[in-house]
Amino acid sequence: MAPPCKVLMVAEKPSIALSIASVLSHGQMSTRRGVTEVHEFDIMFLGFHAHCRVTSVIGHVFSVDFPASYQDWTATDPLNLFQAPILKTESNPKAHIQRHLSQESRGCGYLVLWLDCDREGENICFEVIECTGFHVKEAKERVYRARFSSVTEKDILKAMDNLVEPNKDEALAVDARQEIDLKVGVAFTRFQTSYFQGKYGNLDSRVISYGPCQTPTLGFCVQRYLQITTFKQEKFWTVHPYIIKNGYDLQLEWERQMLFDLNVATMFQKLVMEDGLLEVIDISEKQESKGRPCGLNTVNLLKVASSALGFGPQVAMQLAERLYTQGFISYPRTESTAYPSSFDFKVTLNEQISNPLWGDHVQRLLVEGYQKPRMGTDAGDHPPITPMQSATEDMLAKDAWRLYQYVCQHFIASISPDCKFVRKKVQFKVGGECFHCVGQHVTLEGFTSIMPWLAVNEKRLPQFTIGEKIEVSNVELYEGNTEPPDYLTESELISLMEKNGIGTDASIPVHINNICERNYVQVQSGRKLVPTALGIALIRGYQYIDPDLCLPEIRSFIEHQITLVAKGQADHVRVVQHVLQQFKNKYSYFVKQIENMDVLFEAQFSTLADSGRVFSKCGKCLRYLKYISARPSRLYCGTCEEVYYLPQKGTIKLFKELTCPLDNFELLIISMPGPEGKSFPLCPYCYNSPPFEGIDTLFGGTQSGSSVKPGKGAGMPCSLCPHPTCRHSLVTQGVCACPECSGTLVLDPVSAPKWRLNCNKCNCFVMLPQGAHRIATTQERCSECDSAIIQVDFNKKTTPLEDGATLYVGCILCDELLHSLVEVKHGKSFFKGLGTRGRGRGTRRGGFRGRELPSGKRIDPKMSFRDF
DNA sequence: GCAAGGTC
Repeated sequence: MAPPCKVLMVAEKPSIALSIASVLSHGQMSTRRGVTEVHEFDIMFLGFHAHCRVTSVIGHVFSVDFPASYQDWTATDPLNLFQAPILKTESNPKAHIQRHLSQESRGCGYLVLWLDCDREGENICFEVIECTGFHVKEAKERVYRARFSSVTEKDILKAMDNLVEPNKDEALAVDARQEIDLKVGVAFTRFQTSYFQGKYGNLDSRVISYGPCQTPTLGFCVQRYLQITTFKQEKFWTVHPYIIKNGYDLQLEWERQMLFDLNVATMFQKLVMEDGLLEVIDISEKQESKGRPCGLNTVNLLKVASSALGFGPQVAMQLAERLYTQGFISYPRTESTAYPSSFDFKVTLNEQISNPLWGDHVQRLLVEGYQKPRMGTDAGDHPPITPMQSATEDMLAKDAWRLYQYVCQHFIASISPDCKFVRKKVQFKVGGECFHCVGQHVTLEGFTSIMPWLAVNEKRLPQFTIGEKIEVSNVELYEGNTEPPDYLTESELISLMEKNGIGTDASIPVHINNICERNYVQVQSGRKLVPTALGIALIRGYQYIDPDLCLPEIRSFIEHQITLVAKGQADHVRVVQHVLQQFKNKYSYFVKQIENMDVLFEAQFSTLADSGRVFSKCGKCLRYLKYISARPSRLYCGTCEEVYYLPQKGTIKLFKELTCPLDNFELLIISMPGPEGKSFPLCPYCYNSPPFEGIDTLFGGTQSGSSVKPGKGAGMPCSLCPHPTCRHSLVTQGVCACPECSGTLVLDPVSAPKWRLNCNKCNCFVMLPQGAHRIATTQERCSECDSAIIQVDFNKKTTPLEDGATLYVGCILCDELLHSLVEVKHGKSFFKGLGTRGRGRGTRRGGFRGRELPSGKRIDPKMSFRDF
């Protein structure tokens, strides 16, 4: 008999893979760990006996970016990005999802795609197909798409019986969106950032970003701010008659509400006073009801978390995710507010029956019957967020408990009766004017007893009869001021974003966080979003130059265009080209008009010339450079009008008054934070424009100590410099190969008295004899291993040498005395892995890079710290 | 150093 055929099934996340496998195997599966879990079992598939493997990706496998040649900000005109090629690279290379899929698909004859049923899911389908290699097999007969409307047994089995083809058009729509977002966002961001950071010293944001989601999000906040600042306060007047009836002291409301003219208002007040007798002209009673909430989805949870619990969206999601993984609530990322028909309310209610706060209410619901939940919308993803296991306050941290409590309250409320109340309105006439008062009487608290903050206020009225006349006790002429709106709350912003289709439930928190991190807005008390000078200048600038750039319609425009692709009504390539051409035009116009935004910056920020403090000498003009500490920290020469970027981590000091022999700039010392942080010298000029051709590739591209790469080959500190004679270069200060990486251990010039060598590439370092007066490299080489011979001037009191001698010269690897006095640090895997790490290390060890530059000779691979 | 979208 032929071996059973094998089927690979892939879900979007591990939790769904587990659900699907549990349903299809009836719980009879074996599970093994992998990059993501793999569940295996036998089933009937297309009428055959088959062995089934169910695993998952973790969201998108790939993301798009520009090729390396476009990564250099100074060498690439952002305008060229619009036509640049793009690459798909693994989103999280460390997760090895691609390898995982490729391995698991081996030997499988069929692929079933269980990705979420939205456009992104459809796109991930094709990412998975790519990784598994099914595209080269007869894809149509071998690759199937399972379309499920919820993760329930019923829907999973139904999807299994109705397998379809994956939808290429929908996937291409996502490709289109990715390319458009990348090109537009990156082009504008690079241009703005370079332009403004090249001019101003106190922008306090490392990057002046632009994006089709984040910018309209900021736009909402600034729009409200502008409404507030341009608000013109007006005085208004209103007439309030008072009556006393059956012990009630009532203030009546005027039908005209308010007037903006004092004379006219005073006239009405007089008319009322002169008449002095109110007549009841109408009494109406209406049954009103306040509806219970639908099921809870993510966006609504975030809104409540922000407005009622004071948690920002990101914090709220972190709390929710933890509650989910601990089994206290259901999956917290969902758009749906409709419960699936199979949802078991009794089981969920039963869990809450002994809760001290709402247990009684739950018990009543179970005994008297709970309400059918309101319709809500079913987005086809996960059910609404509901409590799972019961919890008590002492089981959870304070914030988690508050969020859990809300999820429970919301769930219970959603199947509790609506709140019912009677609204009574009594209308009066006096002096020809109409007034009224309103009473409310709650007949059924319903769900508001579990969500008391939504309760309807009880307002009682005395008995009135039509035609009844009542004496006016007093007529007040109230003077008020119109008030501007308040700053936008985070909760309002979330609503606006949702309404305008900006972001998704998962990305809304990210966009809000972005505009905070970029220092465009600040979250103030009550989670109000107050724009900063930077945020305001940006939006006002767009509004002046091209308002489209910050309007929410920019997102809907993109969405609309890619929907044409998704529906198969337009060609993917042509749509992308068309949209990019429009944005390219907008970009060119924006660049041409940037001075109109710049005037707003000029008014708020100080130019580089006026920023920073006098620091070190420029090698070109010999005047002082200014150190600008605002991120990105840099030096600025006012005379040459040049900017020199610096490493963004660590503190910076002058290195004595030493200068670089190549360009005459004064040298600086960068000290990394922390007790074990290393220090290294750099020349500001060389750091930004390495003097030796090919220096950036010489060291394998990764350089230590620099998190900023402003220009081509930038980020060269002295510890990477191949200068043959300078006292601070790699060549003269390098001692031997790093035991951990392909870097070189270089003497730290300011580490005395805790002398040390630092690797110029990784975090590894070596402690040298402590307390020595002086340690220096010499030009001598060890005859055995070719390390630099070092000279140690020991302290008289602590010298290990006989007869109190202090001077000693030797190789730290081969000389027994020195060897016994040094110690490798931060070599995490160094000691453990020695025996098994032989393969591949020899070649790296042989590459005593830097040291081989002047002499050009290869070095014996045994030279290293392996003998420690 | 850049976007927005998945998910952890």
